[in-house]
Amino acid sequence: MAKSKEDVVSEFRVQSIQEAAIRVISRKGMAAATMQEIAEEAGVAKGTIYLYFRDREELVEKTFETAIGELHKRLDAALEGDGTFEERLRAVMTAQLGFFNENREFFRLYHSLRMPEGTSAQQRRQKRTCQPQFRARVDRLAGILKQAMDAGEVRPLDPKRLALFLIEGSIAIVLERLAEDAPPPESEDVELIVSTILGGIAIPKSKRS
Amino acid sequence: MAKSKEDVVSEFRVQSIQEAAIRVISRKGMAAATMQEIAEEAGVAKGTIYLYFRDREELVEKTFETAIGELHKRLDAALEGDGTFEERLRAVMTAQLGFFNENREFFRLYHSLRMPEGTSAQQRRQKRTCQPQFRARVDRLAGILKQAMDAGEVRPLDPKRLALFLIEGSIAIVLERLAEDAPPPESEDVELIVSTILGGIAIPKSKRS
DNA sequence: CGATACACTGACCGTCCGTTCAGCGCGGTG
DNA sequence: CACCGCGCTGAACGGACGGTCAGTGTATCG
Repeated sequence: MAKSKEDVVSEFRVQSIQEAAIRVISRKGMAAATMQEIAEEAGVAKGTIYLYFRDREELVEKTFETAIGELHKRLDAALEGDGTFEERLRAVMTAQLGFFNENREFFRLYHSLRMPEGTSAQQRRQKRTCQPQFRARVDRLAGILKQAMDAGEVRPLDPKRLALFLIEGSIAIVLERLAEDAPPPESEDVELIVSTILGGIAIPKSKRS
Repeated sequence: MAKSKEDVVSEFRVQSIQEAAIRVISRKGMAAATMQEIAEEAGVAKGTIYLYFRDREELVEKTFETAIGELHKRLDAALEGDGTFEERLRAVMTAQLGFFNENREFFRLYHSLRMPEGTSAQQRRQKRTCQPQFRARVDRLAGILKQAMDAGEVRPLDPKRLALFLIEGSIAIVLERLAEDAPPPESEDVELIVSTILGGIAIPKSKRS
């Protein structure tokens, strides 16, 4: 059966509310984003949100899942096919910087969810639904690193540690870019990260002038 | 004049309350830490806190300043004297991992303050008092990197970007250590970071088996 | 030992926010 | 045109939390 008219309206509302939630949470942070403001941003009454989401928790959860899915799609797309480790690393970093550059607001949502707030019950639930998303991302990169190590392209090191180091380090640079008035071109920062990780920053003693 | 008895009692109270605040904020996060719970943790009534701090904001601010000062002292101590860049880098990383390992609770406070929560007015104030502390840390490391670049020990790259990348990357590893039941010895993770940053992770084509 | 000072207490107040629900308007139907 | 169903509304409710202050206990002093 095709979508009924009700379904279309319903989907539209759900989407409007989620988009509003992303914008408000991005502006105010997870804790300070109120249902009232999300409703206003979506152009509906506060009560309407509760017709589509059981409570605030479900709204945040569903919204986050939708949004993070988008990011993961982008990163996976960047990794399609295969190439040298260097190529793949550069592709992932470019995709990540690009995504956050285009979705500045979403970046703050991403961060708000990183460190859970609220009562311990809320925290537990948030952890259950959001942590796996982060884990998946770390594991994905760790897998690629492992592959490169097996292929002899990369030194054998703890892949999970390295993945964490890379992801968080690059996120710090994204944050800095967002705070800058005129950030350097993306490619420049990608190059900084890729060359640092691959070749390190030290100048070998033999080559010093 | 020496400290009067009142001063001693007063200092003791201020300290108890700040220590309680650190513990509660570490457990619950910045937004969910209530004055009531901080008071209970400190073994005083809620009203008592307001005899020593104007309001919640001042309590958080002063507490953070005290706590972060401790960390900076440790990191500065690790940098005293001079040595090669590698030695100094290793010293800083060792000090940081050690500090957070001994002060696991403080680590979450540190993170809660990283991404401000609350109304925009609160955010602005928090930013004003806390951001400079982080900036100081980044700038400190950036200075050391710059020095090493001028000395020809390190490739010329944007020192600020590198400092951010290093600090956040290593913090990710600290976070992972805190979550692990039996983390590897600190020195192992320090070595991972130092060797990755200095020499990179790639195996040069000429050396591949 | 009674009076005074004062640190401390915790019930109380105002505010804010998530959640509810009685009612409103509007499109569809007979 | 009258009636009905239903998506939507927003005032009202309840609970939580920051902040207050009249009252209490205790140490100190004359």
